[in-house]
Amino acid sequence: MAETGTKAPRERYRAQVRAEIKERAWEQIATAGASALSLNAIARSMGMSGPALYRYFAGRDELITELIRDAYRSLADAFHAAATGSDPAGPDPLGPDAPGPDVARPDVDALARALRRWALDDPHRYFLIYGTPVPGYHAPDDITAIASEIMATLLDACAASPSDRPATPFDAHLDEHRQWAGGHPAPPAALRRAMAFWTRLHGVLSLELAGHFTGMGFDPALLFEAELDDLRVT
Amino acid sequence: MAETGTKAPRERYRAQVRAEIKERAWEQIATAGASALSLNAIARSMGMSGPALYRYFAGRDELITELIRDAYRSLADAFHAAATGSDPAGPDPLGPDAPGPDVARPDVDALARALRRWALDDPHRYFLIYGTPVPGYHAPDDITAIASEIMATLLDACAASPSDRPATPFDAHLDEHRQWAGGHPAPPAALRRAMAFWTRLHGVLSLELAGHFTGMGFDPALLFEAELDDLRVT
DNA sequence: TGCGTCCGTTAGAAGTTATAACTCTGTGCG
DNA sequence: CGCACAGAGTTATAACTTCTAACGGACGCA
Repeated sequence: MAETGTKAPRERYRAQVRAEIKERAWEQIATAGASALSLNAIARSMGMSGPALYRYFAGRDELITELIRDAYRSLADAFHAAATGSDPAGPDPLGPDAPGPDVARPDVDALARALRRWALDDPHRYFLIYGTPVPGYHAPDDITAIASEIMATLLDACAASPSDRPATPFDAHLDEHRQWAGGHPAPPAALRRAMAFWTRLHGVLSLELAGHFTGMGFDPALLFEAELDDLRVT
Repeated sequence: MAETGTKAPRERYRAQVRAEIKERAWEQIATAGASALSLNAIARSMGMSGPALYRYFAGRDELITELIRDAYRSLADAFHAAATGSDPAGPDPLGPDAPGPDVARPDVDALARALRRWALDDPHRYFLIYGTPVPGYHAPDDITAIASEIMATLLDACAASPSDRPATPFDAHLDEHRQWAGGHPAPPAALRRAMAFWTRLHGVLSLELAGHFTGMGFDPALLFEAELDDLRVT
Protein backbone atom coordinates (compact mmCIF):
# COMPACT_ATOMS: atom_id res chain seq x y z
CA MET A 1 0.00 0.00 0.00
CA ALA A 2 2.59 2.55 1.10
CA GLU A 3 4.79 1.36 -1.73
CA THR A 4 2.71 3.15 -4.30
CA GLY A 5 4.41 6.35 -3.25
CA THR A 6 7.81 4.97 -4.15
CA LYS A 7 6.78 3.91 -7.67
CA ALA A 8 8.29 5.22 -10.80
CA PRO A 9 6.91 8.64 -11.79
CA ARG A 10 5.51 7.34 -15.06
CA GLU A 11 3.46 4.72 -13.24
CA ARG A 12 2.50 7.17 -10.54
CA TYR A 13 1.09 9.59 -13.06
CA ARG A 14 -0.72 6.76 -14.77
CA ALA A 15 -2.41 5.69 -11.54
CA GLN A 16 -3.38 9.28 -10.82
CA VAL A 17 -5.02 9.77 -14.22
CA ARG A 18 -6.81 6.43 -13.91
CA ALA A 19 -8.17 7.57 -10.56
CA GLU A 20 -9.35 10.86 -12.00
CA ILE A 21 -11.06 9.10 -14.88
CA LYS A 22 -12.92 6.90 -12.42
CA GLU A 23 -13.86 9.90 -10.34
CA ARG A 24 -15.33 11.70 -13.34
CA ALA A 25 -17.08 8.49 -14.29
CA TRP A 26 -18.74 8.34 -10.88
CA GLU A 27 -19.86 11.94 -11.18
CA GLN A 28 -21.30 11.26 -14.59
CA ILE A 29 -23.05 8.12 -13.40
CA ALA A 30 -24.51 10.03 -10.47
CA THR A 31 -26.20 12.49 -12.80
CA ALA A 32 -27.07 10.47 -15.88
CA GLY A 33 -26.89 6.84 -14.80
CA ALA A 34 -24.49 4.11 -15.78
CA SER A 35 -26.02 3.44 -19.17
CA ALA A 36 -25.31 7.02 -20.24
CA LEU A 37 -21.65 6.87 -19.25
CA SER A 38 -19.63 8.33 -22.13
CA LEU A 39 -15.88 8.03 -22.48
CA ASN A 40 -15.91 11.03 -24.76
CA ALA A 41 -17.68 13.18 -22.20
CA ILE A 42 -15.22 12.10 -19.51
CA ALA A 43 -12.28 12.99 -21.72
CA ARG A 44 -13.86 16.32 -22.56
CA SER A 45 -14.43 17.13 -18.90
CA MET A 46 -10.77 16.37 -18.23
CA GLY A 47 -9.57 18.67 -20.99
CA MET A 48 -8.26 15.91 -23.18
CA SER A 49 -9.89 14.62 -26.26
CA GLY A 50 -11.41 11.26 -27.05
CA PRO A 51 -9.11 8.37 -27.66
CA ALA A 52 -6.61 9.41 -25.01
CA LEU A 53 -8.63 7.43 -22.47
CA TYR A 54 -7.84 4.22 -24.29
CA ARG A 55 -4.33 4.48 -22.90
CA TYR A 56 -5.87 3.89 -19.48
CA PHE A 57 -8.85 1.63 -20.10
CA ALA A 58 -9.29 -0.86 -22.88
CA GLY A 59 -12.83 0.41 -23.38
CA ARG A 60 -16.10 1.27 -21.78
CA ASP A 61 -16.58 -2.25 -20.47
CA GLU A 62 -13.28 -2.31 -18.64
CA LEU A 63 -14.02 1.04 -17.02
CA ILE A 64 -17.43 -0.12 -15.85
CA THR A 65 -15.99 -3.38 -14.57
CA GLU A 66 -13.49 -1.34 -12.59
CA LEU A 67 -16.32 0.77 -11.15
CA ILE A 68 -18.24 -2.36 -10.22
CA ARG A 69 -15.16 -3.71 -8.50
CA ASP A 70 -14.80 -0.45 -6.55
CA ALA A 71 -18.48 -0.59 -5.63
CA TYR A 72 -18.14 -4.12 -4.24
CA ARG A 73 -14.95 -3.17 -2.42
CA SER A 74 -16.69 -0.17 -0.89
CA LEU A 75 -19.60 -2.29 0.32
CA ALA A 76 -17.27 -4.92 1.72
CA ASP A 77 -15.37 -2.23 3.60
CA ALA A 78 -18.56 -0.66 4.94
CA PHE A 79 -19.71 -4.08 6.13
CA HIS A 80 -16.40 -4.84 7.73
CA ALA A 81 -16.34 -1.50 9.49
CA ALA A 82 -19.86 -2.03 10.76
CA ALA A 83 -19.07 -5.55 11.95
CA THR A 84 -15.92 -4.60 13.85
CA GLY A 85 -17.55 -1.53 15.37
CA SER A 86 -15.06 0.78 13.70
CA ASP A 87 -17.89 2.44 11.88
CA PRO A 88 -16.79 5.94 10.91
CA ALA A 89 -20.40 7.17 10.95
CA GLY A 90 -20.79 6.06 14.56
CA PRO A 91 -22.40 2.85 15.82
CA ASP A 92 -25.98 2.66 14.57
CA PRO A 93 -27.12 6.32 14.56
CA LEU A 94 -30.79 5.39 14.44
CA GLY A 95 -30.42 2.17 16.33
CA PRO A 96 -30.95 2.63 20.08
CA ASP A 97 -34.00 4.83 19.60
CA ALA A 98 -36.26 1.94 18.73
CA PRO A 99 -35.19 -1.19 20.58
CA GLY A 100 -36.66 -4.29 19.04
CA PRO A 101 -39.19 -6.52 20.73
CA ASP A 102 -36.51 -8.91 21.94
CA VAL A 103 -32.81 -9.13 22.53
CA ALA A 104 -30.54 -6.74 20.66
CA ARG A 105 -28.37 -8.18 17.87
CA PRO A 106 -25.75 -5.49 17.48
CA ASP A 107 -23.99 -7.21 14.61
CA VAL A 108 -26.89 -7.91 12.32
CA ASP A 109 -28.58 -4.59 13.04
CA ALA A 110 -25.37 -2.67 12.51
CA LEU A 111 -24.84 -4.46 9.23
CA ALA A 112 -28.35 -3.71 8.07
CA ARG A 113 -28.07 -0.02 8.87
CA ALA A 114 -24.63 0.18 7.32
CA LEU A 115 -26.13 -1.36 4.20
CA ARG A 116 -28.92 1.19 4.07
CA ARG A 117 -26.56 4.08 4.70
CA TRP A 118 -24.23 2.78 2.01
CA ALA A 119 -27.08 2.39 -0.46
CA LEU A 120 -28.61 5.82 0.18
CA ASP A 121 -25.18 7.38 0.03
CA ASP A 122 -25.00 6.63 -3.71
CA PRO A 123 -27.98 4.85 -5.24
CA HIS A 124 -26.27 4.47 -8.62
CA ARG A 125 -23.43 2.60 -6.95
CA TYR A 126 -26.00 0.25 -5.43
CA PHE A 127 -27.65 -0.37 -8.79
CA LEU A 128 -24.26 -0.99 -10.37
CA ILE A 129 -24.13 -4.12 -8.20
CA TYR A 130 -27.77 -5.07 -7.73
CA GLY A 131 -29.52 -3.46 -10.67
CA THR A 132 -30.51 -4.76 -14.07
CA PRO A 133 -27.80 -7.17 -15.20
CA VAL A 134 -25.99 -6.64 -18.48
CA PRO A 135 -26.86 -9.67 -20.66
CA GLY A 136 -23.39 -10.71 -21.76
CA TYR A 137 -21.50 -9.65 -18.66
CA HIS A 138 -19.80 -12.06 -16.30
CA ALA A 139 -17.99 -10.69 -13.27
CA PRO A 140 -14.31 -11.67 -13.04
CA ASP A 141 -13.21 -13.95 -10.22
CA ASP A 142 -11.73 -11.25 -8.01
CA ILE A 143 -15.11 -9.52 -7.90
CA THR A 144 -16.96 -12.68 -6.89
CA ALA A 145 -14.28 -13.06 -4.23
CA ILE A 146 -15.28 -9.70 -2.78
CA ALA A 147 -18.90 -10.81 -2.89
CA SER A 148 -17.93 -13.89 -0.88
CA GLU A 149 -16.16 -11.65 1.61
CA ILE A 150 -19.37 -9.67 2.06
CA MET A 151 -21.35 -12.86 2.53
CA ALA A 152 -18.80 -14.10 5.08
CA THR A 153 -19.20 -10.94 7.15
CA LEU A 154 -22.96 -11.36 7.04
CA LEU A 155 -22.70 -15.03 8.04
CA ASP A 156 -20.44 -14.09 10.95
CA ALA A 157 -23.05 -11.72 12.26
CA CYS A 158 -25.92 -14.15 11.74
CA ALA A 159 -24.06 -16.96 13.45
CA ALA A 160 -23.31 -14.73 16.44
CA SER A 161 -26.96 -14.48 17.47
CA PRO A 162 -28.57 -17.89 18.00
CA SER A 163 -32.08 -18.52 16.82
CA ASP A 164 -34.95 -20.05 18.77
CA ARG A 165 -36.98 -20.59 15.62
CA PRO A 166 -37.71 -24.23 14.75
CA ALA A 167 -35.85 -25.50 11.70
CA THR A 168 -37.80 -25.64 8.45
CA PRO A 169 -37.31 -27.96 5.48
CA PHE A 170 -35.73 -25.07 3.61
CA ASP A 171 -33.16 -24.67 6.39
CA ALA A 172 -32.16 -28.26 5.72
CA HIS A 173 -31.99 -27.64 1.99
CA LEU A 174 -29.79 -24.63 2.56
CA ASP A 175 -27.59 -26.72 4.84
CA GLU A 176 -27.30 -29.49 2.26
CA HIS A 177 -26.23 -27.04 -0.44
CA ARG A 178 -23.98 -24.82 1.57
CA GLN A 179 -21.10 -24.42 -0.87
CA TRP A 180 -22.23 -20.82 -1.37
CA ALA A 181 -21.21 -20.19 2.25
CA GLY A 182 -17.64 -20.83 1.21
CA GLY A 183 -16.83 -23.19 4.07
CA HIS A 184 -18.25 -20.87 6.71
CA PRO A 185 -19.20 -22.89 9.83
CA ALA A 186 -22.52 -21.10 10.33
CA PRO A 187 -25.39 -23.29 11.57
CA PRO A 188 -28.39 -23.85 9.29
CA ALA A 189 -30.49 -21.23 11.05
CA ALA A 190 -27.78 -18.65 10.43
CA LEU A 191 -27.65 -19.57 6.75
CA ARG A 192 -31.38 -19.06 6.53
CA ARG A 193 -31.22 -15.75 8.32
CA ALA A 194 -28.38 -14.47 6.19
CA MET A 195 -30.36 -15.29 3.07
CA ALA A 196 -33.47 -13.59 4.45
CA PHE A 197 -31.35 -10.58 5.41
CA TRP A 198 -30.00 -10.31 1.93
CA THR A 199 -33.20 -10.82 -0.03
CA ARG A 200 -35.57 -8.84 2.19
CA LEU A 201 -33.39 -5.81 2.76
CA HIS A 202 -32.49 -5.77 -0.91
CA GLY A 203 -36.18 -5.91 -1.70
CA VAL A 204 -36.96 -2.85 0.40
CA LEU A 205 -33.85 -0.92 -0.60
CA SER A 206 -34.04 -1.53 -4.31
CA LEU A 207 -37.69 -0.48 -4.47
CA GLU A 208 -36.97 2.58 -2.37
CA LEU A 209 -33.94 3.64 -4.41
CA ALA A 210 -35.75 3.04 -7.69
CA GLY A 211 -38.42 5.46 -6.52
CA HIS A 212 -41.28 2.99 -6.37
CA PHE A 213 -42.27 4.34 -2.95
CA THR A 214 -42.26 8.01 -3.87
CA GLY A 215 -45.65 9.56 -3.50
CA MET A 216 -46.93 6.65 -1.48
CA GLY A 217 -46.87 8.61 1.75
CA PHE A 218 -45.24 6.25 4.23
CA ASP A 219 -41.65 6.45 5.42
CA PRO A 220 -39.33 3.94 3.73
CA ALA A 221 -36.98 4.09 6.72
CA LEU A 222 -39.73 2.71 8.94
CA LEU A 223 -40.46 -0.04 6.45
CA PHE A 224 -36.79 -0.94 6.48
CA GLU A 225 -36.76 -1.05 10.28
CA ALA A 226 -39.94 -3.12 10.30
CA GLU A 227 -38.37 -5.67 8.00
CA LEU A 228 -35.29 -5.65 10.20
CA ASP A 229 -37.51 -6.34 13.19
CA ASP A 230 -39.11 -9.26 11.39
CA LEU A 231 -35.66 -10.66 10.67
CA ARG A 232 -35.27 -10.99 14.43
CA VAL A 233 -37.80 -13.81 14.48
CA THR A 234 -36.52 -15.52 11.35
CA MET B 1 -61.96 -4.26 -28.66
CA ALA B 2 -63.91 -5.85 -31.54
CA GLU B 3 -64.15 -2.41 -33.16
CA THR B 4 -60.53 -2.45 -34.18
CA GLY B 5 -61.52 -4.78 -36.97
CA THR B 6 -63.92 -2.25 -38.39
CA LYS B 7 -61.39 0.59 -38.41
CA ALA B 8 -60.20 2.37 -41.46
CA PRO B 9 -57.59 0.38 -43.40
CA ARG B 10 -54.97 3.10 -42.97
CA GLU B 11 -55.31 2.98 -39.20
CA ARG B 12 -55.50 -0.78 -39.22
CA TYR B 13 -52.22 -1.06 -41.05
CA ARG B 14 -50.67 1.48 -38.70
CA ALA B 15 -51.67 -0.53 -35.62
CA GLN B 16 -50.31 -3.68 -37.20
CA VAL B 17 -46.92 -2.14 -37.94
CA ARG B 18 -46.75 -0.66 -34.44
CA ALA B 19 -47.42 -4.09 -33.02
CA GLU B 20 -44.71 -5.66 -35.15
CA ILE B 21 -42.23 -3.00 -34.10
CA LYS B 22 -42.96 -3.73 -30.46
CA GLU B 23 -42.64 -7.44 -31.09
CA ARG B 24 -39.20 -7.01 -32.66
CA ALA B 25 -38.28 -4.72 -29.80
CA TRP B 26 -39.15 -7.41 -27.28
CA GLU B 27 -37.08 -9.96 -29.19
CA GLN B 28 -34.16 -7.59 -29.24
CA ILE B 29 -34.52 -6.79 -25.54
CA ALA B 30 -34.63 -10.49 -24.76
CA THR B 31 -31.25 -11.04 -26.35
CA ALA B 32 -29.33 -7.85 -25.71
CA GLY B 33 -31.20 -6.08 -22.91
CA ALA B 34 -33.20 -2.91 -22.92
CA SER B 35 -30.22 -0.57 -22.93
CA ALA B 36 -29.05 -2.05 -26.23
CA LEU B 37 -32.39 -1.58 -27.95
CA SER B 38 -31.71 0.00 -31.34
CA LEU B 39 -34.38 1.51 -33.56
CA ASN B 40 -32.11 1.06 -36.52
CA ALA B 41 -31.70 -2.64 -35.85
CA ILE B 42 -35.45 -3.05 -35.51
CA ALA B 43 -36.04 -1.29 -38.81
CA ARG B 44 -33.36 -3.38 -40.47
CA SER B 45 -34.91 -6.61 -39.18
CA MET B 46 -38.24 -5.49 -40.59
CA GLY B 47 -36.82 -4.80 -44.00
CA MET B 48 -37.29 -1.08 -43.84
CA SER B 49 -34.64 1.44 -43.23
CA GLY B 50 -34.01 3.74 -40.33
CA PRO B 51 -36.19 6.78 -40.01
CA ALA B 52 -39.34 5.00 -41.15
CA LEU B 53 -39.95 4.01 -37.54
CA TYR B 54 -40.40 7.64 -36.58
CA ARG B 55 -43.75 7.54 -38.34
CA TYR B 56 -44.86 5.15 -35.60
CA PHE B 57 -42.92 6.22 -32.50
CA ALA B 58 -41.65 9.67 -31.69
CA GLY B 59 -38.35 8.14 -30.62
CA ARG B 60 -36.63 5.53 -28.55
CA ASP B 61 -38.10 6.85 -25.30
CA GLU B 62 -41.67 6.60 -26.52
CA LEU B 63 -41.11 3.04 -27.70
CA ILE B 64 -39.63 2.03 -24.36
CA THR B 65 -42.44 3.76 -22.49
CA GLU B 66 -44.87 1.77 -24.60
CA LEU B 67 -43.03 -1.44 -23.73
CA ILE B 68 -43.10 -0.54 -20.04
CA ARG B 69 -46.82 0.09 -20.30
CA ASP B 70 -47.31 -3.30 -21.94
CA ALA B 71 -45.22 -4.93 -19.23
CA TYR B 72 -47.34 -3.40 -16.46
CA ARG B 73 -50.50 -4.33 -18.32
CA SER B 74 -49.27 -7.90 -18.66
CA LEU B 75 -48.48 -8.15 -14.95
CA ALA B 76 -51.82 -6.65 -14.01
CA ASP B 77 -53.59 -9.17 -16.24
CA ALA B 78 -51.59 -12.07 -14.81
CA PHE B 79 -52.46 -10.91 -11.29
CA HIS B 80 -56.10 -10.51 -12.15
CA ALA B 81 -56.23 -13.94 -13.73
CA ALA B 82 -54.56 -15.49 -10.70
CA ALA B 83 -56.90 -13.71 -8.30
CA THR B 84 -60.10 -14.70 -10.09
CA GLY B 85 -58.94 -18.27 -10.54
CA SER B 86 -59.08 -17.98 -14.34
CA ASP B 87 -55.40 -18.68 -14.47
CA PRO B 88 -54.59 -20.03 -17.94
CA ALA B 89 -51.61 -21.96 -16.55
CA GLY B 90 -53.86 -23.75 -14.09
CA PRO B 91 -54.37 -22.92 -10.43
CA ASP B 92 -51.04 -22.97 -8.59
CA PRO B 93 -49.11 -25.76 -10.35
CA LEU B 94 -46.61 -26.15 -7.53
CA GLY B 95 -48.99 -25.13 -4.80
CA PRO B 96 -50.75 -28.08 -3.21
CA ASP B 97 -47.57 -30.15 -3.01
CA ALA B 98 -46.24 -28.27 -0.02
CA PRO B 99 -49.07 -27.07 2.20
CA GLY B 100 -47.97 -24.36 4.56
CA PRO B 101 -47.83 -24.73 8.32
CA ASP B 102 -51.24 -23.16 8.77
CA VAL B 103 -54.38 -22.34 6.88
CA ALA B 104 -54.17 -22.11 3.10
CA ARG B 105 -54.46 -18.63 1.58
CA PRO B 106 -55.33 -19.45 -2.00
CA ASP B 107 -55.40 -15.81 -3.11
CA VAL B 108 -52.06 -14.65 -1.80
CA ASP B 109 -50.30 -17.87 -2.72
CA ALA B 110 -51.75 -17.85 -6.21
CA LEU B 111 -50.69 -14.26 -6.65
CA ALA B 112 -47.17 -15.02 -5.51
CA ARG B 113 -46.79 -17.96 -7.85
CA ALA B 114 -48.31 -16.04 -10.71
CA LEU B 115 -45.76 -13.32 -10.04
CA ARG B 116 -42.86 -15.76 -10.12
CA ARG B 117 -44.13 -17.43 -13.27
CA TRP B 118 -44.61 -14.06 -14.91
CA ALA B 119 -41.12 -12.95 -13.91
CA LEU B 120 -39.37 -16.14 -15.05
CA ASP B 121 -41.35 -16.08 -18.26
CA ASP B 122 -39.44 -12.99 -19.39
CA PRO B 123 -36.84 -11.61 -17.00
CA HIS B 124 -36.15 -8.58 -19.16
CA ARG B 125 -39.79 -7.61 -18.93
CA TYR B 126 -39.51 -7.82 -15.15
CA PHE B 127 -36.46 -5.59 -15.10
CA LEU B 128 -38.17 -3.12 -17.38
CA ILE B 129 -40.50 -2.47 -14.45
CA TYR B 130 -38.39 -3.20 -11.40
CA GLY B 131 -34.83 -2.81 -12.63
CA THR B 132 -32.42 0.08 -12.54
CA PRO B 133 -34.43 3.26 -13.03
CA VAL B 134 -33.63 5.66 -15.86
CA PRO B 135 -32.53 8.92 -14.18
CA GLY B 136 -34.73 11.39 -16.00
CA TYR B 137 -37.70 9.14 -16.59
CA HIS B 138 -41.11 9.65 -15.00
CA ALA B 139 -43.88 7.21 -15.79
CA PRO B 140 -47.01 8.78 -17.26
CA ASP B 141 -50.20 8.73 -15.24
CA ASP B 142 -51.84 5.85 -17.05
CA ILE B 143 -48.92 3.61 -16.13
CA THR B 144 -49.10 4.51 -12.45
CA ALA B 145 -52.81 3.75 -12.74
CA ILE B 146 -51.96 0.20 -13.83
CA ALA B 147 -49.55 -0.05 -10.90
CA SER B 148 -52.39 0.96 -8.57
CA GLU B 149 -54.55 -1.70 -10.17
CA ILE B 150 -51.88 -4.30 -9.38
CA MET B 151 -51.65 -3.06 -5.82
CA ALA B 152 -55.43 -3.20 -5.47
CA THR B 153 -55.47 -6.85 -6.54
CA LEU B 154 -52.76 -7.59 -4.00
CA LEU B 155 -54.64 -5.73 -1.26
CA ASP B 156 -57.80 -7.66 -2.07
CA ALA B 157 -55.96 -10.91 -1.57
CA CYS B 158 -54.26 -9.78 1.62
CA ALA B 159 -57.50 -8.49 3.09
CA ALA B 160 -59.21 -11.80 2.34
CA SER B 161 -57.10 -13.75 4.83
CA PRO B 162 -57.24 -12.27 8.33
CA SER B 163 -54.11 -12.09 10.43
CA ASP B 164 -53.63 -13.24 14.00
CA ARG B 165 -50.39 -11.30 14.31
CA PRO B 166 -50.38 -8.47 16.87
CA ALA B 167 -50.26 -5.01 15.35
CA THR B 168 -46.89 -3.28 15.31
CA PRO B 169 -46.12 0.44 15.36
CA PHE B 170 -45.30 0.22 11.68
CA ASP B 171 -48.76 -1.19 10.97
CA ALA B 172 -50.14 1.98 12.54
CA HIS B 173 -47.82 4.15 10.48
CA LEU B 174 -48.91 2.40 7.31
CA ASP B 175 -52.52 2.90 8.34
CA GLU B 176 -51.99 6.60 8.98
CA HIS B 177 -50.43 7.08 5.56
CA ARG B 178 -52.65 4.89 3.50
CA GLN B 179 -53.17 7.11 0.50
CA TRP B 180 -50.96 4.71 -1.46
CA ALA B 181 -53.73 2.11 -1.03
CA GLY B 182 -55.95 4.30 -3.20
CA GLY B 183 -58.96 4.17 -0.92
CA HIS B 184 -58.84 0.42 -0.56
CA PRO B 185 -60.62 -0.62 2.67
CA ALA B 186 -57.95 -3.15 3.68
CA PRO B 187 -57.25 -3.36 7.42
CA PRO B 188 -53.81 -2.31 8.70
CA ALA B 189 -52.54 -5.89 8.91
CA ALA B 190 -53.42 -6.39 5.25
CA LEU B 191 -51.55 -3.24 4.31
CA ARG B 192 -48.53 -4.52 6.14
CA ARG B 193 -48.74 -7.91 4.52
CA ALA B 194 -49.16 -6.50 1.04
CA MET B 195 -46.04 -4.42 1.54
CA ALA B 196 -44.10 -7.40 2.83
CA PHE B 197 -45.35 -9.47 -0.11
CA TRP B 198 -44.15 -6.88 -2.54
CA THR B 199 -40.74 -6.16 -1.04
CA ARG B 200 -39.77 -9.69 -0.03
CA LEU B 201 -40.83 -11.47 -3.19
CA HIS B 202 -39.26 -8.73 -5.26
CA GLY B 203 -36.08 -9.20 -3.24
CA VAL B 204 -35.89 -12.90 -3.99
CA LEU B 205 -37.01 -12.61 -7.60
CA SER B 206 -34.79 -9.74 -8.59
CA LEU B 207 -31.70 -11.39 -7.15
CA GLU B 208 -32.61 -14.68 -8.82
CA LEU B 209 -33.30 -13.11 -12.21
CA ALA B 210 -30.16 -11.02 -12.04
CA GLY B 211 -28.17 -14.22 -11.58
CA HIS B 212 -26.89 -13.50 -8.10
CA PHE B 213 -27.83 -17.02 -7.01
CA THR B 214 -26.20 -18.87 -9.89
CA GLY B 215 -23.47 -21.15 -8.73
CA MET B 216 -24.63 -20.95 -5.14
CA GLY B 217 -26.05 -24.45 -5.16
CA PHE B 218 -29.47 -24.05 -3.55
CA ASP B 219 -32.77 -23.95 -5.41
CA PRO B 220 -34.19 -20.44 -5.80
CA ALA B 221 -37.70 -21.86 -6.11
CA LEU B 222 -37.43 -23.25 -2.60
CA LEU B 223 -36.17 -19.92 -1.30
CA PHE B 224 -39.17 -18.26 -2.90
CA GLU B 225 -41.53 -20.76 -1.30
CA ALA B 226 -39.80 -20.33 2.06
CA GLU B 227 -40.32 -16.58 1.89
CA LEU B 228 -43.92 -17.19 0.91
CA ASP B 229 -44.30 -19.40 3.96
CA ASP B 230 -42.89 -16.68 6.18
CA LEU B 231 -45.40 -14.24 4.73
CA ARG B 232 -48.08 -16.46 6.24
CA VAL B 233 -47.07 -15.33 9.72
CA THR B 234 -46.61 -11.69 8.81
C1' DT C 1 -61.07 10.09 -61.56
C1' DG C 2 -58.56 13.17 -58.91
C1' DC C 3 -56.81 15.10 -54.69
C1' DG C 4 -54.75 14.89 -50.30
C1' DT C 5 -52.77 12.36 -46.65
C1' DC C 6 -49.62 9.48 -44.98
C1' DC C 7 -45.78 6.11 -45.70
C1' DG C 8 -41.07 5.07 -46.83
C1' DT C 9 -37.18 6.67 -48.91
C1' DT C 10 -32.42 9.04 -49.09
C1' DA C 11 -29.41 12.75 -47.26
C1' DG C 12 -27.39 14.71 -43.49
C1' DA C 13 -26.20 16.54 -38.70
C1' DA C 14 -24.50 15.42 -34.24
C1' DG C 15 -23.36 12.11 -31.17
C1' DT C 16 -21.07 7.58 -29.63
C1' DT C 17 -17.10 3.70 -29.31
C1' DA C 18 -12.97 2.31 -31.00
C1' DT C 19 -8.63 1.85 -34.12
C1' DA C 20 -4.67 3.63 -36.63
C1' DA C 21 -1.04 6.56 -37.34
C1' DC C 22 1.57 10.44 -36.04
C1' DT C 23 4.01 13.87 -32.81
C1' DC C 24 6.19 15.12 -28.90
C1' DT C 25 7.74 14.81 -24.27
C1' DG C 26 9.77 12.85 -20.36
C1' DT C 27 12.26 8.99 -18.43
C1' DG C 28 16.10 6.20 -17.64
C1' DC C 29 20.35 4.44 -19.15
C1' DG C 30 24.91 4.52 -20.95
C1' DC D 1 25.45 14.94 -20.06
C1' DG D 2 23.13 13.34 -24.09
C1' DC D 3 20.53 10.15 -26.51
C1' DA D 4 17.18 6.62 -27.60
C1' DC D 5 12.98 4.66 -26.62
C1' DA D 6 8.54 4.13 -24.33
C1' DG D 7 4.44 6.05 -23.63
C1' DA D 8 0.97 10.08 -23.59
C1' DG D 9 -1.97 12.80 -26.37
C1' DT D 10 -3.14 14.26 -30.82
C1' DT D 11 -5.91 14.05 -35.32
C1' DA D 12 -8.16 11.24 -38.86
C1' DT D 13 -11.25 7.64 -39.87
C1' DA D 14 -14.64 3.87 -39.70
C1' DA D 15 -18.85 2.10 -38.15
C1' DC D 16 -22.26 2.72 -35.28
C1' DT D 17 -26.36 5.27 -33.04
C1' DT D 18 -30.68 8.74 -32.74
C1' DC D 19 -33.18 11.94 -35.00
C1' DT D 20 -34.53 15.91 -38.62
C1' DA D 21 -35.44 17.34 -43.21
C1' DA D 22 -36.85 17.05 -47.78
C1' DC D 23 -38.58 14.31 -51.43
C1' DG D 24 -41.45 10.76 -54.16
C1' DG D 25 -44.94 7.62 -54.56
C1' DA D 26 -48.98 5.03 -53.38
C1' DC D 27 -53.15 4.46 -51.16
C1' DG D 28 -57.89 5.80 -49.64
C1' DC D 29 -61.71 8.76 -49.77
C1' DA D 30 -64.91 11.76 -52.07
